Amino acid sequence: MESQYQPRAIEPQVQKQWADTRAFVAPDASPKPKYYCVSMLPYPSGKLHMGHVRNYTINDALYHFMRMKGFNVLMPMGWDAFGLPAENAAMANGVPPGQWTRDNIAYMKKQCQAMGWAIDWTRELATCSPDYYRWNQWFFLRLWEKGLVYKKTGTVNWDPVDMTVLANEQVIDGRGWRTGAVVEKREIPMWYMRITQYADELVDSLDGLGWPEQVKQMQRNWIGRSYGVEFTLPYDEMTAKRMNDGKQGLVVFTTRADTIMGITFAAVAAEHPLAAEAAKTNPKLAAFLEECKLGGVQEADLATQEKKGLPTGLFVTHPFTKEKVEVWVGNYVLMSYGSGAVMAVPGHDERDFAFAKQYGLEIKPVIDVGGQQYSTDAWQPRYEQRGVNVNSGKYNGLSFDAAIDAVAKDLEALGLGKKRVQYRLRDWGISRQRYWGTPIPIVQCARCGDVAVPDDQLPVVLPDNLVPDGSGSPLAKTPSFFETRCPKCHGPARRDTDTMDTFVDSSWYFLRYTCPGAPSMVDERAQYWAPLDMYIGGIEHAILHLLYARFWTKAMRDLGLAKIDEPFTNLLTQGMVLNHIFSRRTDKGGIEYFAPEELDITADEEGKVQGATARKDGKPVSYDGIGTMSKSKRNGVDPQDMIERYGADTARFYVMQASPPTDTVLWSDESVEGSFKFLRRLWTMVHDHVSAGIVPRYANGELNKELRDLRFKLHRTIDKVADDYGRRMQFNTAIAAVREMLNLYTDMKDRSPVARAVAQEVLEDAVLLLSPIVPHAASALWSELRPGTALLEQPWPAVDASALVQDTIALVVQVNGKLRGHLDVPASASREQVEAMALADVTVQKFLEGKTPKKIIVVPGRLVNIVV
RNA sequence: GCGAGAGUGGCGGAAUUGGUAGACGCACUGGAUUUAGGUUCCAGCGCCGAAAGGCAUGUGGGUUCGAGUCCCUCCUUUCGCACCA
Repeated sequence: MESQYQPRAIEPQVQKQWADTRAFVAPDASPKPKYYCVSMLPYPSGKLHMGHVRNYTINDALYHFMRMKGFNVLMPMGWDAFGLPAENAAMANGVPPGQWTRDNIAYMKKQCQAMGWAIDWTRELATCSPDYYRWNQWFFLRLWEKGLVYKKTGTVNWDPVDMTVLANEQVIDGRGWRTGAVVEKREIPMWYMRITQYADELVDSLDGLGWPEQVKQMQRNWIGRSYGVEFTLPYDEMTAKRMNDGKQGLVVFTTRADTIMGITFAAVAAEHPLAAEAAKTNPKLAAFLEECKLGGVQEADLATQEKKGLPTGLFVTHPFTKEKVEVWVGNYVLMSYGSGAVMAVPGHDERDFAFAKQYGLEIKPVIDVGGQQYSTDAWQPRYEQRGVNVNSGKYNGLSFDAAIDAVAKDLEALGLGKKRVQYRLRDWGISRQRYWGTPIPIVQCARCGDVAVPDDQLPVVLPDNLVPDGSGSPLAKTPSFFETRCPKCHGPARRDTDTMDTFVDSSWYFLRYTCPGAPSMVDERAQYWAPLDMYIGGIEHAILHLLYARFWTKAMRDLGLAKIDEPFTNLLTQGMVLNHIFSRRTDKGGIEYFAPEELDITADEEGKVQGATARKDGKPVSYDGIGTMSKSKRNGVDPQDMIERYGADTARFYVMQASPPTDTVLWSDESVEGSFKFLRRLWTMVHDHVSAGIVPRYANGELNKELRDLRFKLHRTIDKVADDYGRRMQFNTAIAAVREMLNLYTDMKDRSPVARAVAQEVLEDAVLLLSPIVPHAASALWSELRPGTALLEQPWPAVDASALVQDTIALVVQVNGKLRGHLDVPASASREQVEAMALADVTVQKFLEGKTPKKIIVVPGRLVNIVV
């Protein structure tokens, strides 16, 4: 056996052995129970980053653990290969996105292999391959047939200089990131998927999932199912004439119909038809509507902007009092939620209150606010609480539920409204005016309208050799792509040049892994592996990706393609890996990010970053704080250096011992060395033992206390590590437990034959316990401890119950809740005996100061607390 | 702005069900080994205090025999907000 730990020699050798034996190729049938664990597929941005290392190492550790526990385990891998960065790289370097993407995949695949992850590469897929995205197109058409896909207009960010649609990420403070031009909102036709049709099921089936509670809560809130009343505020005579829209009035939805008597005005979004009508005769309002068009469409921006509004001069009438209520345009009303119009009750809604104060509108309290005086001077949170109606005519004295019931009944009698369920969730707009994505399989014919591309003409292949120039999609400028004939009338027609949102690609790839090469979307192999037993990925995907994938799976089920209701039985949301972010405004008003290694960074005495200068020009760069490692912000850390200096096992060990997987971590490369030292120490321990000759592991025989304690610790540790890996998924504490146990082992003085047998047992089991995290080193060490056997064939070590039997238990003694002493009591001691022993303790006596105990609390196996 | 998290030594973190706060490491300090650097080994390491002991888990309050853990307040910070993936 080598006396030195040499990962660079061991790792390629072990990896070759795995490849030669096809060790990680999972059969599609087995007498063993299946365990399907998947990590969210990476975007091939160029290199792996630490987030990937964390993600796939967690998955890999679970793979090995479950395999040792007797499961048929599958861990696949693929590439989320469509998307914006490839187009940006193409523009920057003049290389077509296809070439750039394939090169990145090749490089990153090598890195994955160097990390030694137990990936079944026979199932690898890339979403930019026609074999994959043809099924996006095929399924899109099936959904269209079922009415689950439809077309309507949607609002996008428009850069008036580049004449192109911008992604939200490309809008910085309301301006285009390349041009610095003020962005405008623009309405364009887009395809939508009817996810709202599944809203109820998407909420209700969350309950049965093994997901973190906060993720389920986020999804519930996102879907935002609320029960309320939808009703019409009838137009007054003049407004009815002006609107002439076939409707009788302004439709609004409220969850607080109990406050209906407090309506003092109504508000509509700037994009609402009523606002447009009013603007025709009101230049000031028209100018305001133009102003509202400026800026991007991001909700965070809309919600934080200053609340502004203007009266429209149009009126509706209160459904009960028939009083005239003026309609205002408010920039805080969202066209995309509900009907784009709200009743305003400033007395009991904080936003309406602020708006009313700003514009001097009436505030009319109609709910008793806890018996206290209502003051319109300043908003109080209690104004929003449910209570008993006052100042509300016939509804006075009713409380929340009764008031809503009464109001809904009266509205219904008038034919103006009724109770309704409302969702915050909106349908999923999937059209993107971009090049690098799945072409939408629709032909636009002047005569026949939108016509589906027939199935036998799928896939509509995306040309992969175009280079975009930043001014719109190159597909729309490539006649050889868009010129076609109508499948129906065979006249000249034009293909839809939009592509699909990349969330489409990631909504079902985990099912395609199971059946590579299938001549259909999925086949019976998917029924064997689905659903996923564990899905692992970043917390940033808690809502959108996970919700879309759940919807897609349910749609596949309803089309007979899947037999599951939910794709992800269990979910592990890994925390983000963070790093410092540095940027600078460009001359044009755009933004340029800098990688930390390109900068000289200054810090204060506490080590807090203050600022930085760029090495390339010596000019200052601003510090933007801490944030997720990302390609676009250029603050990622490449694990390659670590792999080359210390080996993959050290990198794996380091990320797993650093923190629990669900925590965010701020990157620091200072303690990597310690991980390497530990592996070297482990190697030396095994080497020292093996050089003296291996022996059969301890089976039976008399042991002294030192050896009994060591075996006790070992078998406790086996239990704990299994619990940490399998249930808690907290790998840092598993590693700490093994280190503790090995610290006890290295303190062992005994060198007798029976001690050597115990040493053999300890080392074998320690190697097995660590093998999910450091499989290369563990493989090499195992073949030294058990020549002729392979680590991958070993089951999880068994716990010897007899090693866990203890004669005495250590208890803590407290006086008035403060720690005052320790006590060793026989395991069989009764409560009374324990109390007596505690009272007899010398230090305890001292703190009792002769007083009589009022109460003695005994927590079996833990502590005694004496209260005086 | 709204939704969901997080905050414990110089640093990463542990404390799993309300029961010994700081496990296990990193860094640091002292010592041994070494020609030297590195390695390895031993010891120390929350704060105050000579000690006894006291104080301490972002802030301020509360519940409890007992609170890092539960409740309320405020502060800081991360993630998401529908076209980054």
